[in-house]
Amino acid sequence: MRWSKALIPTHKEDPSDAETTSHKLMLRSGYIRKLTSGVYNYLPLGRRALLKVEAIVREEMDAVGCQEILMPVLSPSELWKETGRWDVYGKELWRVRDRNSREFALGPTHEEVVTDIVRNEVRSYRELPFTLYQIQTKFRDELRPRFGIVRSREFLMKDAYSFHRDEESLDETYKSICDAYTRIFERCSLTFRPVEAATGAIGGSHSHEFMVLSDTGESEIIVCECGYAATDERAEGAVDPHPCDEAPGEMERVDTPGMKTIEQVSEFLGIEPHKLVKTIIYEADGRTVAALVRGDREINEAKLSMALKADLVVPAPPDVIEKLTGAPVGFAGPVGLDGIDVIADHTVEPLVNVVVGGNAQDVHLKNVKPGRDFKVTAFHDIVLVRKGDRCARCGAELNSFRGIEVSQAFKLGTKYSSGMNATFLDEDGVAKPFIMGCYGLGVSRTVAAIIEQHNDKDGIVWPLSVAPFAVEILVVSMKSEECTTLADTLYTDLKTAGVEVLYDDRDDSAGVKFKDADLVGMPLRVTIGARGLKSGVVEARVRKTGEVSEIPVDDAVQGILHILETLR
RNA sequence: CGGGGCGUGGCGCAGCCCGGUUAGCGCGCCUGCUUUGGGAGCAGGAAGUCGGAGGUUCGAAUCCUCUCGCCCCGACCA
Repeated sequence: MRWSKALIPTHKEDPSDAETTSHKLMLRSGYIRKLTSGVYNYLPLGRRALLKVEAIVREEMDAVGCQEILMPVLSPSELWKETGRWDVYGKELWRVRDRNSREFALGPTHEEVVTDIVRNEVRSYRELPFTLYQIQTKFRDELRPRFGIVRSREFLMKDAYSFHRDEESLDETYKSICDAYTRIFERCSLTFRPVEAATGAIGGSHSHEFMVLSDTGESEIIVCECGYAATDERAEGAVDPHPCDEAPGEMERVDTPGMKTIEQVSEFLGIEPHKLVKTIIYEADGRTVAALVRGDREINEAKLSMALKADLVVPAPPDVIEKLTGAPVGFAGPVGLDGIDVIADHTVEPLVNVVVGGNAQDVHLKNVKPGRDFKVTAFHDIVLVRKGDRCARCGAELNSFRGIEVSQAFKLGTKYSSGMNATFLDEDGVAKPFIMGCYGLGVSRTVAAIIEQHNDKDGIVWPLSVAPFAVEILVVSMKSEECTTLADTLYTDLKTAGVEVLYDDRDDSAGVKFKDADLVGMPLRVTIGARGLKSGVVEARVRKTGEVSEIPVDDAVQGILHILETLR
């Protein structure tokens, strides 16, 4: 591609509305442009990077025997109502109507659609197992799109769905696809880590996420030196108890005007946060419950929903809280909270003389003792594990990292097949629901993750495997006919040799071109200038290392191919 | 949805508080000449309904009301 004819609008300055490195760089280097919040145009370089990642994903999926299909973006609401997700998925599901007011969803994921295909077409266990996948634009009306294409409302995703006769078969495919994911991310030169994950809204029994390690990641992962790694939602760990051997005192009412948060109450009363108990009111599948955790800790809603055996657990809206506690949000407590279940974390059990909300405005209670002053329906592990807690497996201290979630795999079991009456006839003549797995991989997000990990102060530093072009030819001055003739020839010869080349043939000053070359980040830059030609060489510079080699003009193609080989 | 911030040529910003002629600056863009090894120089030039609507005023980018859009924090979330 000749730069002079290409749409590669680079900018000298950072855009004002970008925060993260990858977002800034993709905008500055002319890879993407925002159309509206969370919706992006991919310009030529961005499109090429996306296609590179897509090709790797396709190769590895095909290599483990998956079959590519293409399902529609548009799917009728009836299908979503069959599984209940029309209601459960919430506002994130992008809904549209046709001219007859019939409702549709813009697909955020395709369990329903693929299950519909399979229930219509597959009858016998003899046809199992198999995996279908697609690479397609997905829509999610995110509450808060951010970080450019890391979290956008329209994005490119590879989603795969496997169908099985039994769990063993699912386990096998699950593993082979996780292995394929490992190869995909290795080929993208990413530093990543598969971690155990909570199952969330998609459902199912077992899940892993692949996390690209990055400080700008939105996810927190908990890791242990023993090899254990999980998302913070999923992580199990032992929280160090704060021993409490004081003699229990009399429960006492204290005024705490305007003190709503743990920090405020703690500071106001001069009592450490771990001697407070936090009471959060939730709605679990419509049922109101109170969840209790030690004041210095957070509640893990995923664990809470498992403890409650509920599908959907959300913090109760303020009006529900006010009606229940008789106080504004911030003063809820378990004492006298009759009629609803009170679930407490194990860390609450041994405490004495704690402070809790008083269920009245500007009132807390102190010297409260669980079990004596209020009843706990059940103790569960509902605390959010964090750095410094003890590994549940080996007891070592846990560490934490930030990560960008680039893929997630689920063992769905029969959640969708039973809900949609998708069955096959097994060997014993009995109709059974398909056992399913699903495997998502964010293609556009992966592109952003690669840039997040591969950049320097001058711009993007593409790994060769996903670079839009392998080589950029840079002609120092377009006024020198000797240089442009050589560059034209080299451009043609490299293309003939199968090398993807970006040829900066713009009549701009050398400085501009060097800066732009660094910014757009192709792995190898070949500079053609009068200086080198004097001694009959062109200069090849590796973007990543800055390493420069002089290649004789006569041997340029071979020399470049050789260097590219070392970059593989 | 709650909190905060921002909308002024293509990009980045100033001006607004304290209303007053032709709305500035840097970059970019166009023309010409000179340049070309790390964001060139000189000369000339084009380009802005100051996000939109309404209001106050002799007069609004500036003050008021409403509205739309964008960003950040939170809540929420494959």
